[in-house]
Amino acid sequence: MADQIDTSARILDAAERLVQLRGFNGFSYADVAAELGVTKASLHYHFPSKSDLGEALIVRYGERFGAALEAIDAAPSEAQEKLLAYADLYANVLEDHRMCLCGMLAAEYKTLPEPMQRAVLAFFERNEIWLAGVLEQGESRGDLHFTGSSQDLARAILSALEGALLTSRPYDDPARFQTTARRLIAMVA
Amino acid sequence: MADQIDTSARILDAAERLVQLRGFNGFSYADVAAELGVTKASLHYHFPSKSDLGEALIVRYGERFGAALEAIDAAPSEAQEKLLAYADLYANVLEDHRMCLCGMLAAEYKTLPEPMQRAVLAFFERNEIWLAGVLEQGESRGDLHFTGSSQDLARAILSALEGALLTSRPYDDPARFQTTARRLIAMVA
DNA sequence: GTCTATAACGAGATAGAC
DNA sequence: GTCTATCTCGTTATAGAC
Repeated sequence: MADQIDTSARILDAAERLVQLRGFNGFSYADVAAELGVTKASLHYHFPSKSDLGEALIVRYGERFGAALEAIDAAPSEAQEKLLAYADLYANVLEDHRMCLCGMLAAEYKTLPEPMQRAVLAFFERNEIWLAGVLEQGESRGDLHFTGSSQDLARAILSALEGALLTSRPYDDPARFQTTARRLIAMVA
Repeated sequence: MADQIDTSARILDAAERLVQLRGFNGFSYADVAAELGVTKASLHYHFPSKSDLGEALIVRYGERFGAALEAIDAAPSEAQEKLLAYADLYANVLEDHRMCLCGMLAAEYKTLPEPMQRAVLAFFERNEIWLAGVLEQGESRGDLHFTGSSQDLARAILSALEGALLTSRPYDDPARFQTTARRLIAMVA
């Protein structure tokens, strides 16, 4: 049983990396199998269809992202600091030339099986809600000042960070994303 | 010869739409052929390899985008107006659920043949240069005030708009992009 | 310039032995 | 759980007739 969990996790690790690098339509079971030194049939035992694998990837990614958001909330800091910590989550993603998993899947959205589409939207909505909360907290405490709804601004921040990942990724320069991200956060705060 | 041009253009039209909708790895010659009512072999006559077709798509898209930028420049307006007009170019893209061609290809970047990678980067760099020019013009005329380099801010704007396309696209609501885009431009101006 | 036919390969997926 | 073997289909691409 420990083996099964371990193997499933290793499959997810390899598949996650491949999707973030090449997209859901840009990798195959053969790629993952070769990377792990097992056969494709073995992968199908753990994840019968590619759609199953895709769903599992998004769920796990969302859980990890959610945990990171809770960790940011745990430390009592000002809204600006939280936003910068949030941007750092994105910067970490980029480090080995990856795209955000759900940003990548958003590009491929129209080609995804329905369950994956729903999971991608859920991921973004969760992030928007968290961001809106940070913004409202910042405003009520006087750390932050903005016009319009916190939801709209949350969407703008999320979009901007995903876009910064998208356009920075071709370059080998991690500072490129950082510069853009900090400039965007600075616009808010 | 008129036929050839016409057929090539029709192929490009169909392929462009498919790439913007489903990605370069998400469409096939068979899709285009079915849409135009011709055979796959006929497509290979006009564009021997898929890479050739991809390059042609980016070049044509870049030319059209460049012409749109020139059109914006032609009318003597303030920097803010030009930025809004620029954002509208993106909004138009989204209208039939398309992604920006080069934004889509940026997601798939790692899987693209080298000539296409170079063409994608050239597209973004051209846009950055144009945006930086608008920002500098705005600053020198006193329409606009910003800190840091015009290049960095240009990149932030481009990234933010691409990201807004990416995250708005799953929704059927064109206003969603507009709200986000105007919020982002408002941050600058 | 478009067609038919086909090659050559890789994809997702399944059956059944171990 | 993992393997070998295989199926079926879709993919890019080419040869050669019309």
